[in-house]
Amino acid sequence: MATRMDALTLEVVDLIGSVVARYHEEYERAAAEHALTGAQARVLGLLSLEPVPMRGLARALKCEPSNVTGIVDRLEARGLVERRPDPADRRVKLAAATASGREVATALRDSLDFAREPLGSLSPEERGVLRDLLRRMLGQ
Amino acid sequence: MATRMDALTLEVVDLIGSVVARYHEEYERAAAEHALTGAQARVLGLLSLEPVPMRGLARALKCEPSNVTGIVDRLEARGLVERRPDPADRRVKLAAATASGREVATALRDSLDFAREPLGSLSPEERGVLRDLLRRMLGQ
DNA sequence: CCTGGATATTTGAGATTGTCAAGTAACTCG
DNA sequence: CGAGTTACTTGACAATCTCAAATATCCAGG
Repeated sequence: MATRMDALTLEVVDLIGSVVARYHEEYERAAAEHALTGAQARVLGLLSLEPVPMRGLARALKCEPSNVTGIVDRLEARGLVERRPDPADRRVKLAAATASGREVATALRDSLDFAREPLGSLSPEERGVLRDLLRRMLGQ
Repeated sequence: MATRMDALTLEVVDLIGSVVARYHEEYERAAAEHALTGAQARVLGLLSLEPVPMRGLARALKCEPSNVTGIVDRLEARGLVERRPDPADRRVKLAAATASGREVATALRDSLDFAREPLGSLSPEERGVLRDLLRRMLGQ
């Protein structure tokens, strides 16, 4: 049973809710600028770092592997991603960004304003404090 | 063109990404516990405060009004929400939580651990600092 | 070696969320 | 009253998601 929360905690939770909403808006907007959906942008972002087996994508997205099939299908149809065999295990298919996919991923990162705009109003010291508080919140 | 971000800012952006991910997991989990989807839980939460015209729900969810029709349909089919006429404007339908809907909304709030768990590790003073930083970030 | 169980992926069915275009009803203002 | 706007719904369609079933491959014990 939840104990009633104090006004301060409620306000912080509310603010976090606003940050979450804003983050999502930004992310969807940036993805849409490149004709991607949010899910596609997330996958492309992951694959721009290194090839990942389908299973790994499902784990990263916290969804069923069968769902990843469709998302990668659509990215592959646009030439942003390709499936490669895994030399170590013939069951596995590695999803990998193509050169074109890496370009889009980079452009996407650049057009994601969330980092610049809201954090721009904080001084470096304040960002340090924020970092420490967020780390503690996340239990790191 | 994005200027390269410093390591601190990158880390903070990353942490915010983690907070967003965690918030969503929690929210979906809490909603699923009550056999609701995220969208349904959000609408029910809004309606537990006061009746809202369909148009208002669309604005709050930042989606097309036609989308709200379906979400409210499904909540109404389960007896959690009802549509009432607006006495001031016969075009408008006010979506309102039923008694049963308010109960579920309360239970849902109670099972949303996000507020308690991560913030529990911060002292009241730290929460105050966090609140101020988040407010500034959001430009409030 | 070879068989049984586990793992990786895909396919297909179905629900939900979202968009857009079109249609109906009701309001508003000149 | 009539024209234009607003509120809501409907229908068609795309994307995301889940679950169950099918296929292919791996692995470990006998």
